[in-house]
Amino acid sequence: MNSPAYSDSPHESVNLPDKPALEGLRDKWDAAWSESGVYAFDVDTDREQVYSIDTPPPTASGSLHVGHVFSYTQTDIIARYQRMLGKNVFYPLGWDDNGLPTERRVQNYYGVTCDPSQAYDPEFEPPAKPAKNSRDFVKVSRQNFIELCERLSAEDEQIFEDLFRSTGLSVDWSYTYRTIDDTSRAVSQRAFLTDLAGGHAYSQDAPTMWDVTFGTAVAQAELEDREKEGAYHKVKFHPQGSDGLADTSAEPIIIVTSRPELIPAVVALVAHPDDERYQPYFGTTVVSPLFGVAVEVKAHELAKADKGTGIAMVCTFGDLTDVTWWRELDLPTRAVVNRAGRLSLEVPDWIAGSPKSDAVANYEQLAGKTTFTARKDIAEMLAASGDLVGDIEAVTHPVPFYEKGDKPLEVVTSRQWYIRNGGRSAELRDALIARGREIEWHPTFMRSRYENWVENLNGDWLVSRQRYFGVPIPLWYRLDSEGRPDYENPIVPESLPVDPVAEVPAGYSADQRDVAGGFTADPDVLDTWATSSLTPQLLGGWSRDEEFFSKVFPFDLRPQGHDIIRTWLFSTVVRANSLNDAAPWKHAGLSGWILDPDRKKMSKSKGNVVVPSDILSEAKPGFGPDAVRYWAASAKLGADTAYDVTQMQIGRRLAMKLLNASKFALAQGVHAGLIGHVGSVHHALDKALLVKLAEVVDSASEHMAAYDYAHALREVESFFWEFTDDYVELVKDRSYGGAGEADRISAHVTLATALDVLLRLFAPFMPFVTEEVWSWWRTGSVHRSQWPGREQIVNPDTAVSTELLSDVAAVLSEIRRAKSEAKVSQKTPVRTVTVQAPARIISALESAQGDLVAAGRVQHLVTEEAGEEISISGIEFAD
RNA sequence: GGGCCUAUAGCUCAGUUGGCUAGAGCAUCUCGUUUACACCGAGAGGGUCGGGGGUUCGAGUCCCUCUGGGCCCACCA
Repeated sequence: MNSPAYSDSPHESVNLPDKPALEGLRDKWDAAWSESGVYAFDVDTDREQVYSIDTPPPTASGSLHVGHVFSYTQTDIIARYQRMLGKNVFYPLGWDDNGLPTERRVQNYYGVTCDPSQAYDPEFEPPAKPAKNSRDFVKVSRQNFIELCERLSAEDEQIFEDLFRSTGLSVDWSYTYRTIDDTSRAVSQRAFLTDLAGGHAYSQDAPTMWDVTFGTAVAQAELEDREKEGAYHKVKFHPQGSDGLADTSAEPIIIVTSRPELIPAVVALVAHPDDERYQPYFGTTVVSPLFGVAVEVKAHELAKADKGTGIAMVCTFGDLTDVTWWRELDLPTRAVVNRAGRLSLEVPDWIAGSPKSDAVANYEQLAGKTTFTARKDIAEMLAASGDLVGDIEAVTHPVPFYEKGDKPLEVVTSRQWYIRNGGRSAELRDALIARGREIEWHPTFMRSRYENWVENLNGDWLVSRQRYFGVPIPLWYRLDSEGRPDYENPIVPESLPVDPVAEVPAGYSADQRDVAGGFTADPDVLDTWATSSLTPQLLGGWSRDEEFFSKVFPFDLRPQGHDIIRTWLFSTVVRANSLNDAAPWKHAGLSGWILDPDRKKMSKSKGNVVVPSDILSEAKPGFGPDAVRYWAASAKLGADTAYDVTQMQIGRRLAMKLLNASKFALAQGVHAGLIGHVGSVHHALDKALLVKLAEVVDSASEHMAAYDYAHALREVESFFWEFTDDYVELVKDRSYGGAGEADRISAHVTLATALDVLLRLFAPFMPFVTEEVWSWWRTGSVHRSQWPGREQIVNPDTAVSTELLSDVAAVLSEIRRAKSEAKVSQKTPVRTVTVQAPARIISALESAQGDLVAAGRVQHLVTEEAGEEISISGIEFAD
């Protein structure tokens, strides 16, 4: 097992620059790597050899900021480490251009707007000068819009790719996709149809959260609460008299509402079954103020006795609790708010039929108004009619919004498509939690966020959107003789992708569209997450190349931000569960956010975004890619991290030091032929260094394997500085040959071995500078070299303590301090000095005394057994 | 209101299953430069580990509690 001793000295080729520099390394090596294909995935492989990464597709229409560089670098470090372990790394990158940000950007850039009713024009060219006002935008077909999107995002994507390349991402750029391209749309539609066939997707006419600005239904995952001003109105509901009208002589029930404009939509009053105040009223009928509509007083567990007056007005629909009451108490539907967020113009039947004589007139005062205006108006009407009790109380309360919207959501009833996600099935919920437990989470506590979300779902995933741009729902519906669609038996397309609004189903002709006895297209598109949730299937060739898919799926790693666990991560698990009956990945790595120095999340809207191209520049005031990567690598997964240029300065210094220390070692005559000839390492100090290095390799390997690259980097870096500041200083004289040939070779083999191992340890973190140094004396790429192991560094029987290294360094440090305190140069010769230390240290020091006196320029060293620690005394400097 | 994370030097962070006098870098101060490195080197000062209580021979580490910071979710009567 012993490595052979090094005997002869064939000087292998070493080419050193006169003055090493960081400038130019980035472009030089990016070009070289492209040329040589070091990061190419080898398709001739099997699953065991592969390490596959389900990368997040960036939205190319946005602008890159340091957050991208930060999180993508962390993934790249893992990719590079796995590659050096010998894995065939599948590391592709796609682009997300299927969503509102892209839609808006394409509209404004070209001055067009998508109108699916327009015919496709293959010759279409956008206006040379886009219109300023969106009303003047040119209407184009969905296909034309998609083509413009692809055209614009191709330009954006090139900018992104260049930036990712200059960050040093080891992506195989030959595997890529866009979420709006033909393949992605086909996969998204096929997955939807597969889920439909498997019973995982269904449509339903039901109340949903609705954004009035965008005119679309939205899913639970897209909601966010915002604090808004509101007002509590106390309103009387009188019991119904024998004439059907309000019995104003009887004591009214008083409800509290912040949405009095929904009184026309009231369907019941609800109190808690145990609430003694309202128990006498349960089952009785009251009538609404102004409209005289009769509703029953009901009991339900969800009503809270301590909220308001303890009794709530149920409307169709004020909020999701109303939906629950409506469903569970089997209440009628009396919707008055339309999809534009206004009270419907037509007087509703139940008000038209009210026995109250002014009911219709009262409603007509509100018809067509927005909910905001109607709220103010009805408050005045209630006050005038005497149905308002006391003052209106201003409050601030959370109101649900679509995360991209700027008006509160309404609840409206509409037909929508859903994918089952456990929101309505405890069994599926448990299955999805079990999937989550098949995944290793980094950091582990992130799993609880996932489980927390799954456990609190309140409905299935609403995937249909009433938008124009996106992946169309690939279905048509048969129309019966009266033109009513048959939603239960949709017509499925024969080939994908399909745009059912533009194409005609098999067996029908175009003139049968939207006529009785013919067919109609589903007009909606899929939620962007319905496509994003398929990144493993998109990347892996699911349904197109099953053999390839089997080589990369389930993926080894999903890297992503922790803020989209509920959306991207969860939806991907849902799809892999239904489509592939598997967890989509083995590991989930959640990266943190970049915070600005004030610890706020960096975002474009706050204007605190740092442009990454500036800091990636190698010329000052930039830091270069290796330095920026060093900063990103110093943060562990999941840790929100302050944007910190001092970390980049340190990274730059480290990169520089790697160049200079390597140049120094190689300039001594150290060369590749010496590496690993540890049988020639006989000097105790050299052995101690290599033993320490082996320990660092063990520890770094362990941490890298556990996805704790930050910990590994700290240890490697710390050893490296010890190596340059102490070891290299100590062996300089011996390396020049000052102690004879055998000692010189021992030092050179140690230097060669340590340098080789250090370059490989640093390679995932600082790919440019390590490759540069590698090229001076080695062949091939450091990024295809093997991750180091201790067997290349020390013989198994080497029994040397690393203490010698630290003891010698401690003595050297004492001498340096004495020189510092005496305010003399470190090069000042020491005429004499006495070292006091315990006996075991004294005897150990003797084995490295030659190096010590050379490094300290000590002419006469006296040792003395004394004390428990190392100290020096009687130091005298030469003149 | 529920869940999760977090609090260590002026700053950014380490501190593995409890175990020597709590570490690193930056910043500050002092000294040093012709021979790998001024995009540099050597050295010094600086912390009652958020507060309180408990377990233990021993707590930055475990338990309880309070406080500050952050994230996710719920909350329209």
